[in-house]
Amino acid sequence: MSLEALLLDKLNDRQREAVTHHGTPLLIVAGAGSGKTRVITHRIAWLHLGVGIPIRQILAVTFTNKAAREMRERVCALLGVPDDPALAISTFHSRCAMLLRREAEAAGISPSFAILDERDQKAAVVRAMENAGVSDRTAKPAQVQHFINMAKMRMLTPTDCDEEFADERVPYALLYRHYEELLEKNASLDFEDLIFRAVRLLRDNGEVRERWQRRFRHLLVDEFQDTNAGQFELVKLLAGDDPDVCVVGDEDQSIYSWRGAEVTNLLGFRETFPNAHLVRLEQNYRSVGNVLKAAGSVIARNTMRIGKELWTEQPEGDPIGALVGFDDTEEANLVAMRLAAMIASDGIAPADIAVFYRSHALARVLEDGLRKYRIPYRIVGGTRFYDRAEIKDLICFLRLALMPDNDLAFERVVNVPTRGVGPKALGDILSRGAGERISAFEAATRLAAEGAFKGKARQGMEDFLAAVRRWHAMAAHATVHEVLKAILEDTRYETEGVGDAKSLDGQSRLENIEEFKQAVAEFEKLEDDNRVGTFLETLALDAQRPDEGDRQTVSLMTVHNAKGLEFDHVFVVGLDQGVFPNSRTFDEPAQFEEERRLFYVALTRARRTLTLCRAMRRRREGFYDATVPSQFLSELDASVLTAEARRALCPDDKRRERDPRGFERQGFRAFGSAYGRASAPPPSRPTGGRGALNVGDRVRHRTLGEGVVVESGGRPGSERVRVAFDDGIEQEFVVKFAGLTKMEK
DNA sequence: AAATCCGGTATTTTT
DNA sequence: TACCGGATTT
Repeated sequence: MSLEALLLDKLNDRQREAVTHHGTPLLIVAGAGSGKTRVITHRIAWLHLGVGIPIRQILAVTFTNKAAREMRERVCALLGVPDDPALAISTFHSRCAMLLRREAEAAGISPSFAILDERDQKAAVVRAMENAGVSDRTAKPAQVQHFINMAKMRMLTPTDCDEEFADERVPYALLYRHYEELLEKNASLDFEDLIFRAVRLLRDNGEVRERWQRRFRHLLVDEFQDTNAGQFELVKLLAGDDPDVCVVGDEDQSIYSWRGAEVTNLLGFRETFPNAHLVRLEQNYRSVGNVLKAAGSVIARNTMRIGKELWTEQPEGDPIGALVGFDDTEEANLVAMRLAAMIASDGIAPADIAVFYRSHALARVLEDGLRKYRIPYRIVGGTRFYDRAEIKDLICFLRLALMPDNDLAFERVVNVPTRGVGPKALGDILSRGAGERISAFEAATRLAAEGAFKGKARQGMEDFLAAVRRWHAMAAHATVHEVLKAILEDTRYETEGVGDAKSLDGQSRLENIEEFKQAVAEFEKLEDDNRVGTFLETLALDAQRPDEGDRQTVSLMTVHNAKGLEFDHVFVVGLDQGVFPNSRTFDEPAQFEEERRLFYVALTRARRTLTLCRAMRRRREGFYDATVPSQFLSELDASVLTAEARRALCPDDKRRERDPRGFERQGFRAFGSAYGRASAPPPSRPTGGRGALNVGDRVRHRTLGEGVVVESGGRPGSERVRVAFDDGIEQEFVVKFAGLTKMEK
């Protein structure tokens, strides 16, 4: 078989163009289900086999590790090799970690750095705030963390922030600076650092830059609409002056702007690379006609698009169905009943069905319903395995074994399991460390030698310090499981660290530890470098929950988690105004459009059937609220719905037919805040027990003092107010929980 | 040091 | 309501 036949057969003209174009930068705008993955993998294979480019010169970047693994497998299959270590397919973060590891000296960082995940980072932020003497009443750690991450994505150093954010009520620049200091002291990098450091290195060091530009002559970035400013900068730096860059993206599937992704990277790509060639992939191979029509009719309302029209040669398929429950419990039951019927009567495999929701909170009722009808299901995403306390403990022990001077790890586990080191002893250690500018481990060693620890802490500390020294010696040569075994034995973690082993919690903790051992074994089977450092890096960069395999289950997940997947039969639940679209997006048109894209992503996952679900009243924050159908439902082209669905989802359908504009106007008023405050109805007044609170009212809070109501709103039953306190702090409350006292003016 | 209470909060989340 | 984290009690 010829190469052409192998790589280009069964591709349409656009796809062929995207695979074979080369010589100038290439922008592929790929609609949902347009065979994007196929194009990318074939392009890599083509560059290598067809154009004759050495495989090690091609760098492909994906959004997740899972996507990278899959792409790697497919490319290997096309190339006809079991696996090629020279294949550079990975995420931005892994690639940067690799680059920095190799160039640590030039980048001015420790060659063995720890990578902090989100939770480690939060702990570091809390510490930084303490060090800076900023109370968490001035700013929430999460808020500061977000600021720092956004600053790094935008490639701003603390010094850059000094001026730009000088007027903020929260001293962000100062906190950022303290945070950076802390990380440096602990030889740690956070996720954003990996990108930012690599950018700075390549930007500031010509020799290194040229070396990497030569190394990767051909760049390929998938999910380009989800890249942030720093990542794009990295692409530009690696591309150099004679770029062979290919980016693939879909502006209609940009759903991560809230964490820094900039669609403008995609929309403005041809301004950065003026001679870039654009290929649009608009033929959809995934969905039946009705699904595609439904999705298209909704997304057409967005303004921020390159614009494309997906089409398909597939049959129309079934019209879009609907399920409307009296309340959320009934909604879940209806879904479960329908699933039971599909599985039992229609012979549909559970694995071909997925249920999507806007937020995890909606999963619980659904689970109850599915259990009641004995539908096998699994939740994709959710709380991550490596976030579990006991797992984090073990990771910190390992980190300490690798780098005893890492204070963040030391603090976490110095008293785990409890060995008498309370707040007092820890305080002594930390202040000694700060005073003599040494690590906590070193400070504790000195204090122990001086006999500073009393009572239970004395023996406890001595044992602990000796153990850390022993693990550290081991970590240099021993494998991960050997070190872990020593840790578990020395600390008696499994007997003393998990609490009551007979309790439900203790049970699950022990199970988690077993699973962690399993993960270690898995790692050692795959990698040829079994040392602790490599293991920890892999963990930080690829925190995928150990795969549950392809069990025969219905998949439940948030829409965000569903991106990139496809199922024969898709249910979307919780389609109520305020839930999906989420009410927090109403004030910002840009955010609201992202919400619509999210809905678009949900719809375009379906291959064959789509069922949209809602409830007439829903428990939220503990109380039942009457709901209004999601605005997105009324945006659907009504011709794709079953008659029943039309009646059920759009109670105002008659009016709509008579006077579409009248309906729009009504929608405008009811959900109008999406289009700006002016048209929004006045927020309902709180009707709490002690009289309503209005803007301008003076109130007293038990702990926060006195202030003025500056905003009021929320739904009946859970009215909210925003209060500006006299000391400058602003805080939002749910009125009935807050215990605010109204004061006479 | 563990058990309990209380207040505050309430999207989406990969790397 | 339900969860978490911090404070307070035992």
